[in-house]
Amino acid sequence: MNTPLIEKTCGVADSRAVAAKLAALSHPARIEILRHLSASRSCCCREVVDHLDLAQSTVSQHLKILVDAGLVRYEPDRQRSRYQVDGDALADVSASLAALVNSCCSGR
Amino acid sequence: MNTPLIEKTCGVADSRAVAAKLAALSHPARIEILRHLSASRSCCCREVVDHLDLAQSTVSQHLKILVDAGLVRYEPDRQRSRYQVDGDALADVSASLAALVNSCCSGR
DNA sequence: TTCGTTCATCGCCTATCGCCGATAGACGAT
DNA sequence: ATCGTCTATCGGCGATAGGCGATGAACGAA
Repeated sequence: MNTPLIEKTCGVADSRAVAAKLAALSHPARIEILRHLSASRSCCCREVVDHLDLAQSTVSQHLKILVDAGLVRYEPDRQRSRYQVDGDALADVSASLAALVNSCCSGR
Repeated sequence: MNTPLIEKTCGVADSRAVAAKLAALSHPARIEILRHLSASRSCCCREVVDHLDLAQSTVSQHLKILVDAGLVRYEPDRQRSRYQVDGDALADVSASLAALVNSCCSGR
């Protein structure tokens, strides 16, 4: 909820990292998935499929992208799969963007 | 700097809009461009080219993407072009992401 | 065992991205 | 008028994204 440490470095590597996280968020379906995951507790792939009107394989790939980006946690549970939003990671991304925006607007 | 109105709708159209803005930000070169634009006052295309080690046409396209997304203002000035960060629009994106993250973490 | 369900992965296809060089328009300077 | 500079845009290229159906593994139920 708060920017823990205001980074002044702003290197190119930083840009890459931030861009990668934002890329994972830059698709309507993935944002919808995040919303659904946070709203419901069950979080299995099938449920997201029913909610989203996309093929199961497509949803699975979107989920994988979110997991690879570190924004969603994955845990296999019997034949089901359990996906859960990583609130801390999500907050980090938001904080990174806020820091970028802040540094862009400070000298204005 | 503050979320003007906390939106509770969270519709799919909303997801599209947010995703589009984030997509414009999800490239290292464009983030670097934003940083450079905010750091310097001049903001002509050539300067960004010198700073970024990319072809002029490529930089021009990145700038166009940022302008189309509404994150950078464009104003032709003689034979130069003037690009300037739209701080308010950038703040809006940051606020939108923060709202999304907040809604995802509230029920936890 | 056999069937049904759930899921991740593979292969394929199309559309878009990201990059570049080339080009043409606009404009200041000579 | 001519030259040099700065831009935006076009066309082409390879790589990636995003979609789908099919498939096989895993597992519970009958």
